[in-house]
Amino acid sequence: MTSSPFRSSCPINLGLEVFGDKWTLLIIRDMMFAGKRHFREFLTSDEGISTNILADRLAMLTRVGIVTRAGDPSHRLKAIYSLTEKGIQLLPVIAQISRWSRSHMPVDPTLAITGEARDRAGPDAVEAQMVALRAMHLGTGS
Amino acid sequence: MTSSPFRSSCPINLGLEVFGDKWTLLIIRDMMFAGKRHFREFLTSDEGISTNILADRLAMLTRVGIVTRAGDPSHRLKAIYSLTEKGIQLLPVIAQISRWSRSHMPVDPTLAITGEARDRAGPDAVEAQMVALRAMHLGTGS
DNA sequence: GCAATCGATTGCATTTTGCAATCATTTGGA
DNA sequence: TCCAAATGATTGCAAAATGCAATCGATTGC
Repeated sequence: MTSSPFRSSCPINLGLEVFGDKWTLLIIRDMMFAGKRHFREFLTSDEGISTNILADRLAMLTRVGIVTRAGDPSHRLKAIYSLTEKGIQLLPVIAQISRWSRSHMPVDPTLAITGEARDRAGPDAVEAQMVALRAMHLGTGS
Repeated sequence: MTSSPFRSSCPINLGLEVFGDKWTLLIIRDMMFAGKRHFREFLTSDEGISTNILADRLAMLTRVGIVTRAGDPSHRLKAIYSLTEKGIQLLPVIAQISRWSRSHMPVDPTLAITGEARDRAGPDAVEAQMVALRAMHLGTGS
């Protein structure tokens, strides 16, 4: 009766149970680097996510508190997805994946520019970008 | 005829195409933190990977150059799996996932100790552990 | 010999994914 | 007012991946 929904409570495993698939982090990436906030926008990325997978992942991300969903004040049909602090703190994970791939995989040089600049700017660059994401996705603050 | 085997050449995506699943990084984790090198050892982890998935992932990791396979000199049947430099450099990714989970998921405190100690020790701790992994997995060096 | 152990494969039911078509609702313009 | 376009999804269905147990041939240790 008291069985956990997780395979184990290891930190690595718990992360993988949330974003250990081929699509979830790409959605977060698009919110962070491409400023995407609407359902249709995520469909335009190069990898070509399909609508059912996207809907499923957005619902999951909302359920686990990485993303929030709100109605667009100007278009009643439109939904606006925002990152929570929990989601913004995935940036260091994504930055580290980027670093590994740029060292070991055949990345497109154009798509590597953002990550290279972040690395050149030093360790504070990730923090700075998280500050910017908070301004965009969390309340305006005073 | 010249189509890429990848969905895109984005750094984030290329990383996910290699380790974007629920099992691959757990195998790497076990090699890094539990010192596991033999097929049977990986089967004893809490998450309970099955033999066909394990065989599939070990073959894939070998194929992409994250792991090498060698025969055990003392037991002809035994295979010894080692991390390559490409594999060792996944430690920063794993450390970052651990950090996120320890902040945002219900991790087992006992299993969090290693990561907490690494964080307390400062940024050099990851580098130091990579040095140790090189000593264990790459040639002895002179 | 012979049981135990090695890495790995097979068979099969279940689940997840990929892909296209479609949905009901709302918006914007004529 | 009407109607096409756009919104966030859902559905149907084939294909692929996964989970699980049984099993494989080869080798080791006794």
